[in-house]
Amino acid sequence: MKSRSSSPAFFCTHSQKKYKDDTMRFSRMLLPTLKETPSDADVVSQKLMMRAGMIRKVAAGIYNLLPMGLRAVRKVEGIVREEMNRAGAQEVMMPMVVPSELWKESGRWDEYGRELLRLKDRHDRDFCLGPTHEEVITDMVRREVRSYRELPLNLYQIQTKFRDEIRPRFGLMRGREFVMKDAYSFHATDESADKEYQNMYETYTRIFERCSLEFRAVEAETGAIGGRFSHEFMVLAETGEDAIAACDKCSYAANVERAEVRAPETAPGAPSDKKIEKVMTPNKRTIEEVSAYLKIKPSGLIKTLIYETDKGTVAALVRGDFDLNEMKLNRAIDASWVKLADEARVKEVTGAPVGFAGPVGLKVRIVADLSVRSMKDAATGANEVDAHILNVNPGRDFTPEYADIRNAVEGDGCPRCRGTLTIKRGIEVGHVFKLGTKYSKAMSANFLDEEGKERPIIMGCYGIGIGRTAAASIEQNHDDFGIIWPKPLSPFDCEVVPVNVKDAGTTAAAEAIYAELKDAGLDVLLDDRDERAGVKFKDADLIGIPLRITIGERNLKEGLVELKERKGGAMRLVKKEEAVAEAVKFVRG
RNA sequence: CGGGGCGUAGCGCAGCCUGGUAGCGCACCUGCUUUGGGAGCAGGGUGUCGGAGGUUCGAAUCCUCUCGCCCCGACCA
Repeated sequence: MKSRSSSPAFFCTHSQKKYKDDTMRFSRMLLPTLKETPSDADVVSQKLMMRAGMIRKVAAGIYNLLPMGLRAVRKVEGIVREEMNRAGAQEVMMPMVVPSELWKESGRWDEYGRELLRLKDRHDRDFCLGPTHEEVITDMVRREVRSYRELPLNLYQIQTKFRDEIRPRFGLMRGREFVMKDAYSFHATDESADKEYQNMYETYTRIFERCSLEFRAVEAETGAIGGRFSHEFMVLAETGEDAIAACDKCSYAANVERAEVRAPETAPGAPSDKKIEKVMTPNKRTIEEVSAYLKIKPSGLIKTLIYETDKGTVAALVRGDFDLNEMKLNRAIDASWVKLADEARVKEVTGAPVGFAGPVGLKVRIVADLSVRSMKDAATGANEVDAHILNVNPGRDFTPEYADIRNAVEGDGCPRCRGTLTIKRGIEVGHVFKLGTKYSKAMSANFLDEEGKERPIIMGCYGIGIGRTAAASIEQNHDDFGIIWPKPLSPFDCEVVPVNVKDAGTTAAAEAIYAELKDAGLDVLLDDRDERAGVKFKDADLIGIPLRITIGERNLKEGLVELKERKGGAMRLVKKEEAVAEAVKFVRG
C-alpha cells in the first residue's frame, strides 16, 4: 500500500486551502438566489431555502441540496454527532436498501403499509428502502452480542431515509427522502434502558439548545414504531404540523393527541324536571347546522358518534363544541382498534341516517366524555330521520360510562397542577422512544444474563430529523428580507461584501480581510461578484449569514469598514485593521 | 384514495372562453453609461405551449386519454 505521506493530496495543506478558497467565492459558487418566490412553495422555510439557493426540488418530496443547503445541514449534523458521541453513542452506517426477510421477521413487511417503498432486484427478490432501521440494527446486534457483559450499547447513524408519504409537502420539513439521525440502544435491564432514555432526553435537550431553537419536550403517542412511552421534541412555530398542549404553570406538555384533560369539578346541580321534547330538524345533520337551526350553542349539544371496535359497537359522546379523540377512546375501552362506523351500520344501530344519532334508547355500549357528565337539558339526535330531542339529561335519560375521550383545547385544566393548558403549534424535530422487547422478541435478539439465562434485549430508539431541524430553524428565525441564521447553524460564519469590485482599493482590502478571516479559521463567503451594491445587500439579507463586513470606497478613505449583524441589524464602523479581530470576537462570542 | 386547481422561455405569469404570425416582466448574452439597498439606454429569444391521439384547411386554444405538480381532506415517524 502506498504510504500516506507520499500523496500530496493528503500532505499539502496549501492545495486544500486553495480548493476551499474557490468554493467560498460567491462568483464561483453554485448559489442561485431567486428574486421571486417559486409558486409551489407554501411555508416560509421552503420559500427561503429555494430563494437562498439552498435546495431545488427533483420530484415530489425529493430535493437536491445545493452547496449552501448542504453546509447548513452539515452544521446540524456536526452538533448532533458531537453530542451523540459525547453521550457515549457510537456511529455506524446501515444500508438504505433492506432485504424483505428482516421486515418479514419483525412482522412489519405486512403491517407498515404503502409508506414502505418496496422494490425487487434482478433476481426478483424483495427489498425495501429503509424508512427506519430497527430491523437492521436488531439483526446486526443479535449476530454479535451474546452476553450481558457486552451491554449496554447505543449505536447511531446519520443517513438518508425514504418514506413514501401520502402527501409530501413543506420542502425539507416533510419530504419523502430525508436525512435522519437514528440511534438504537440495547440493554440487559429495564433500569439500564430507562437510564439511557434519560441520557438521550438530556442529550437532545443539549442538541436543540445548541441549535438555538425554542422547543418543548412533550409526551407523545408511540405510533406505528411501537413501544411503551415516548417524548417528542417540538420546535415552536406557527407552521408546525402538530398541536401541543402546554401548561402555563408547570412543565407539563403533551401532543394534543395525547394530552390529558383535568376532569371538571362542577358538582351535579339539581336534576332537571323538564321533559324530553322532540323537534323536527329537516336535513340538519352537523353540529353547526343543528346549532344554527335550533338556536342552541354547540356546547348545549351532545355529539354522538358510532364506532366499530374489536370490543363491539360503541356510541361515543362528546359535548358539541369538542372533538373526539380516537386514540383516547381506544384506550378507554381497551380496544385494539376503533373505526368510525359506515352509513349502513349507523342506520342499523340508530335507526336513522348519519346526523341524527343520540344516546337515548340506544342498545349499544355508550362511552361519554367527562364533559358530558355535567350537561343539563342538552340537545341530541332523536335516532329518527330529520329529528332531534331537547332536554336530555345524562344519568336520567341514559347511563353512560365516563372517560376522557376528547382532544384538549385552549383553556382546559392541566392534569398535573392547577394551571391552564395553552395550545401551541410545533414541528417535531426529535423523538425518543422506549421500545422494550418488541423487536428483540420478534427477531430473537437475546443475551445471556448473569445466571446464564437467555433473555430478550431491551431496546430504545431515538430519532432526529436533520433537514427538518434546519428548516425549523428558518421557520423560527427569519424576517421579510430573508433567513436569519443563528451562529451555530449558519452555512458561513461571516460574509465579506466589497461594494464595488471595479475599485482596486476596495477589492484589495476585501481580499486581504477575506484571507485573514480564513486564516483565523472562519468560514467566510466573499461576494466578489461584479454586481451593484443593492443586489449584494439583498442577497446577503436573504442568505442570512450572521455577520456582514461591508467594504466600500467611502469608508475606506477614512480607513474604516462596516460590520453589520444580520440579527437585529446593529451596524458599526471599525478600523480596517481591527475588522478581523472584531469579526472573530463576534463569531466566537 | 376522495374533492379542487395548475402544466406556455431559467423563474413569475398573460394568451385558451370566441381556433389563424408564441407574448409580458424578471433573469440571461453583447455594447455603452452607472456603482452603498434588487440601475439606465440600445441590441439579442434561448419555446416539442407536459406527452399521445383525435376534430379541423389550420390546435397553446376544442375533444379523449395519459403523465407530472400543487392545494384541501383522510393517513402518518
